[in-house]
Amino acid sequence: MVDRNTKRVTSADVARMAGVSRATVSYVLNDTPHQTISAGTRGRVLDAAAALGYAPSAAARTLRTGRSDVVLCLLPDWPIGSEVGALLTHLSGALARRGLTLAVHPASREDRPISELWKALTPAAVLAFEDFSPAEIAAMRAAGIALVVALVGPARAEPRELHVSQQLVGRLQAEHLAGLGHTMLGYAYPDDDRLRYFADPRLAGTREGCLEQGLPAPDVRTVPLDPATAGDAVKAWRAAGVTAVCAYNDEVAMAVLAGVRRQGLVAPVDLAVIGVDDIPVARLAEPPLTTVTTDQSAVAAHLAGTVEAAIAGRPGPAPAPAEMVRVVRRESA
Amino acid sequence: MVDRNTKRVTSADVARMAGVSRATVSYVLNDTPHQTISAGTRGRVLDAAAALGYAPSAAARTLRTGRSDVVLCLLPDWPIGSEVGALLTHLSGALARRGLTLAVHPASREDRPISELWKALTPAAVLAFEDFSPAEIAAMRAAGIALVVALVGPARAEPRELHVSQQLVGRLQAEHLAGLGHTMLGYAYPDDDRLRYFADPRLAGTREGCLEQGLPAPDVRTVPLDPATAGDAVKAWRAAGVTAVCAYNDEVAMAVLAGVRRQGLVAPVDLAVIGVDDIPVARLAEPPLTTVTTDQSAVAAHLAGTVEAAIAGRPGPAPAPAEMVRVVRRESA
DNA sequence: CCTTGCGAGTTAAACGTGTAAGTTGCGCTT
DNA sequence: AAGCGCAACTTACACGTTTAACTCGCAAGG
Repeated sequence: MVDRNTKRVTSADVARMAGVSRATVSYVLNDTPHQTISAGTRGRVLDAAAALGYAPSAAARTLRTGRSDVVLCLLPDWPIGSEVGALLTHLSGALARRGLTLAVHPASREDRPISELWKALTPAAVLAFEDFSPAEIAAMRAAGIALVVALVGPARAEPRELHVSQQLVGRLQAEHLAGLGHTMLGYAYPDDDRLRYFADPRLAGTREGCLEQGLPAPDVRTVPLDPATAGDAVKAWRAAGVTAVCAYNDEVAMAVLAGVRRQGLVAPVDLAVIGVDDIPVARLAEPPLTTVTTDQSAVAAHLAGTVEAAIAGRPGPAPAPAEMVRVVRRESA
Repeated sequence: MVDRNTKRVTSADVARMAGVSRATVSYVLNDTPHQTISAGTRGRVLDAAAALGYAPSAAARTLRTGRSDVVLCLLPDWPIGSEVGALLTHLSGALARRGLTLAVHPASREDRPISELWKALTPAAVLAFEDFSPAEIAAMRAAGIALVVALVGPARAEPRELHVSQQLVGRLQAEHLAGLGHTMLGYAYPDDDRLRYFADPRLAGTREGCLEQGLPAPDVRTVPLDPATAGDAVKAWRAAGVTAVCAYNDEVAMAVLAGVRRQGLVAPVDLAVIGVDDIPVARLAEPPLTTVTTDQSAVAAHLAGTVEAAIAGRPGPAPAPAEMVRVVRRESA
């Protein structure tokens, strides 16, 4: 099945072709500091490498240096939307520009323990959405992994990479609705328990926003992705005097909109709704959904910068600027 | 930054603790065929490995064997939805059960050439959505990669892994609508050119379905994710006598629904619509969207089986059963 | 004239595995 | 009792890199 007669082209082949030693090839290709190589030799090596289509073996390099250029990103086993997909795409590009390779591993319940994964891959950094135990973090650092980042996490712990932007998102929702004259807000919390790591900071942001605008705390209700149940929530909100709700994300927002229709009401006059994410179908909702969008490419760039700095042992870049997130105004609020 | 004084635990450590040679450790841990190890020794080695928390270095293993247990999945740079996310999650689990590790790499325009990726990682198999050039496929096989699979591709080439199910999806849409008494169908084709690798087989399936049911070929129109433009398409379909449309996916279907509302019409009486994917918001559409869903876990299992067989040099499993895809009936058709 | 320094390389030792090719000791045949 | 086969191991090399340490000429400084 596998063609084994064609050998891999190694640095020795390049060395032979260029008429130098393997070490020289290595020095040229990595342009190692404090090594003096004549322009002629350098050119010959480069030419030979190109001619042979040489690509160094990551395995050998990793084995030797003890550190690979792979950045491992652990996805949670809860449903991820297309925004995460977009983030990963941008992140992959941003890391590639820094000579790093992104490997995404979608977790699954039947998976082997993650420790086996990072012990095996010896990645340069590990990004995860969920938390690790302190023991596990210690073990990973001991194994030479430069950066271990939990992007979001329980509120009690120290702030995480994405915490700030999540809170900002929630605050922006509240500010937008307050700006429209609403004085009593609701919050549509997702039904899936595993989403609380994302939902809690967003809700906290909305709470803060209400406080700042001098509004009462939002009326929080869990809204499953089901028109009938969402209708009940809408009814309860109306009874409580709520005139506008911030939803955890666009899907929940669309559930609220479905609930509004189910109750024979119409958004935004009976109830205004604002989502998060600006998923493709947001503009196709009835009515088109006002939402908060995040510039994933900026988030990815910042994240990549953090990773690169941590690997190099430098301090991370300045906190991400607030302009990454903004309101997309449509008709639902 | 990095804790370097704690060394990695190697098979030599295990050997020392168990009082045997490194080779024995290797034989026990991989239970190599045709090697006879006494139960006592085997137990001591296993205990020592567990006690030390030993995990073999993937780098060293890959370097030695020339083949890793990583299955590389190359994502296209066009927008992927959450169904692909679900597929990957299931695939990760299915591969893990077979001792394989899934590494997903989201492509991006600014990425390094993919050849650098597979040359570096030496994966056991490469899965991709898009096509490779014949030269590239040859190069990869030569590099010892057992399986190179393009999941979908242009219709002219030989059928791909996912081709069949894609066609089946399209056919099922047509069958469902015909079963409801519709005799003149439309097809809502996506606006993004890069999606044609997925869209063409689906459309082909719908065409086939129409043929089988004795209906004229579907009236194909491109529908962007925009209510106004979608409204124009709806108008044109109605003028042509179309009473029901198959959409490329749920997002396009929701655009069609938005177009229907925009024209002051109501689905399904003026125009019936059926989508594909059963995304979470499908049931929140106005009206709730009838759609075709695929059992991603079954697809993943089949894919994993194919990969495993190819790596072992065995012939692949039987073609995926048709029961993987079915209609979810709601109100839009 | 002998040292010193430096440019331009080379040599050789790791890194942690897998595995082919030995090496024992021991029970069985003949 | 010599020989044989086999269970149960061990020895030793190879995989492709990186990198510390070394070499070798040649120009400059005292």
